[in-house]
Amino acid sequence: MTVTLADVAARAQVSPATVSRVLNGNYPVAAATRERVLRAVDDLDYVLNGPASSLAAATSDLVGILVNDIADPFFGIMASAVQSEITGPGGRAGGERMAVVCNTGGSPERELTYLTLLQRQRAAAVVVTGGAIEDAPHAAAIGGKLRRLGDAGSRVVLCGRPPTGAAPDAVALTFDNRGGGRRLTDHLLGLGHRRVGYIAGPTERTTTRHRLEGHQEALAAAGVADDPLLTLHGPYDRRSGYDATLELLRREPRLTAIVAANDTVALGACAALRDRGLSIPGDVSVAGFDDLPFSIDAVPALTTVRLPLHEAGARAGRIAMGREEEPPGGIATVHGELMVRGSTGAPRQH
Amino acid sequence: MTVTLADVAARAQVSPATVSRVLNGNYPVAAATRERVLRAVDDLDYVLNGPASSLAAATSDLVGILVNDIADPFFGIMASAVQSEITGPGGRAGGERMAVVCNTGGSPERELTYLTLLQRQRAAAVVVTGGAIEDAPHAAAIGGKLRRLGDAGSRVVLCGRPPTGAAPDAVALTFDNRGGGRRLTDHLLGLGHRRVGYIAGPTERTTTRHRLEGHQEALAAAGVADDPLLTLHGPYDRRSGYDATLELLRREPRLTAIVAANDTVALGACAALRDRGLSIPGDVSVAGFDDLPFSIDAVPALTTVRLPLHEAGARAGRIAMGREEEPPGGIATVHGELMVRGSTGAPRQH
DNA sequence: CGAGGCGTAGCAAGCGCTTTCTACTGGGGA
DNA sequence: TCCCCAGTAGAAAGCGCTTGCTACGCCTCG
Repeated sequence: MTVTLADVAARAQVSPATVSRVLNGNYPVAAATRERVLRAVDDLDYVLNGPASSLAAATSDLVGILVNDIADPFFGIMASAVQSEITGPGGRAGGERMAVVCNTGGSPERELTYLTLLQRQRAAAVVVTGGAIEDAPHAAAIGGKLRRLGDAGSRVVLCGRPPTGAAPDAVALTFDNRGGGRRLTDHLLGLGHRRVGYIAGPTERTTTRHRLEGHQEALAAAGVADDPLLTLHGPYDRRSGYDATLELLRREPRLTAIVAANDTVALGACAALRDRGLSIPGDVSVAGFDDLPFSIDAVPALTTVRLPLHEAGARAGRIAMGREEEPPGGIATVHGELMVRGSTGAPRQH
Repeated sequence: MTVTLADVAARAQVSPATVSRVLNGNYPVAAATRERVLRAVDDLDYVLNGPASSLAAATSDLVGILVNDIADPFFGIMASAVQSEITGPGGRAGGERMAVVCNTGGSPERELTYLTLLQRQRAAAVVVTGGAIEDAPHAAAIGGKLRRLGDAGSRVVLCGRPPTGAAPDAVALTFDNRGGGRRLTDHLLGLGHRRVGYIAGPTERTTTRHRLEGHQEALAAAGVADDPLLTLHGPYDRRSGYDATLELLRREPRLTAIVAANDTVALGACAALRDRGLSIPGDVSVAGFDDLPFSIDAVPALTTVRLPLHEAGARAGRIAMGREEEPPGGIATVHGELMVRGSTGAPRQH
């Protein structure tokens, strides 16, 4: 049957306790004994029983990463960065921790389910990425869950999500979506655009609201009226950008610029414009958000706001592992950088 | 302190055994008793201890997914698909299984480490994606590990990787990389191209070799000499495509087409051509592989081979959960579909 | 020469759950 | 009326590991 610690102990002629200590390396063991034990481990092809070990030690080496959609590079990049920092010393046997990437699909129910699952596994840490749902009951439920996770000893880090009042000891690395949105629209207004369409993300999400608010702030500051007909909501996908662009064109033929909720949506917008025979930025300028890797390969290259996804994820990972100090107050704002490229230009003259 | 089964039992005035049975739902419990137990669970905010439960039951609800790079949509899409099928009935408490996505970075050492970690956790199943390393010792080590995982009760599914002799009971869903490569180059040759550059992936990987072999097969079938100077190797990234394209142009100014190892590499190639002032496909045709979502948004849209990543991942997930029959012989080949788009055309006339 | 330490190793008590086996009920058939 | 069985609940034995405490040398210092 399966080899247990006791088998190894027997073969090495030591007690199980000694084997455990050799494996965990947190207690002095004579070199000769250690050798003998390690050889026995090797001979028997022994693999530690994780659950048993977690139970006895009341800790686990699982780190949960919650993402909306792992197929979206926005989340993939963050998840990858978190994971790259998850490993390393300070841990238990092997020093390796496992990252559990959980796909919530943006649904608060699934988010809650996964948090419970992670709590069940006594996860060492949990990193929650992506914007939050702005629904009071859900927010409270998730906040409560996060607090309980924290109480149970898991370190909780929010990455790209505003802090939750309900989970005071969770560290939050928040993206400056509002500021980014503001700068993007400022840029377009500066070029002379006045009729700017906005393709927002799904309603009820903090990310969507903040980016949109930045846009509106810029309009207000420039004294440009915010025509509600020029703002459309939809999911964060290409299709939404495509459809919304056609709709915007229908509503406002004099449109000279489109700001999209993110780069993927922007690509959809570009496709729609091309299909309509409009040139970018000659007829209509387009801007995205996030600066995902493919944005630079769009033709023309996409003007967008670069979010340091990798850096933010890595930092979240380090904080989750206790390898980096928490920001003061447990909150840090991560700023985006405006990347002006070919997809935006001065509006055509009438 | 933390609430345990016993606490719930006490509050519901039943034995711990009964609580366990209510939670697992695999033993008759009178409705009234169940009610009482569930209320107690709710009142106390009880969360099952995963490690303890896994230890006692000798199973776990973890499913491992090994990927080379989670930030790459190629893997993100598959991981997402696997995960979408991982959930559901047939499982234990809650019926929810957790997908553990492990980033190996393509390194066999990390691959091995993660497999050990999964073995440690007594994973219910393991899905390994991406091509294999063609290094005998490593292949043997990984094969052996997979076999032992299988012996220990984990279901093992390879997705997009050729079967391993060392792990006979692992199911393999293999991509027809050779056939896809063949069709892609056939298409180019059919258009009249004769000087075709090939930007391959890293050496020593099955994916790289198979795609390249398909290309060479097509050349041979058409009686076109395979000039070794026109094949370059590099990583699966944009940079590699960019650099290799410049090098190809240097080596062979009469080049009229470039086949890239995958879409990302192809995008790099396009960027290099644009920077050189060459038009696509007027001066040089470009083709990719995989048909990742952004490929259609390239300008011109990329000719490529569509791999049904989502379908394959979903199928792998279902097989891993025992919800779909294994293919005969444990091996199935997944074919790609040639997507002819704007980036390829007839070569310019000299 | 004896006492106190230090360096190692073992004992044994759990960690919180699952599950087998046993026990108790009430109802129906002989 | 008695027995047996179906239905339900409990007792208790682990699952394989960690770790506090104890034990045993042997060395060094007084």
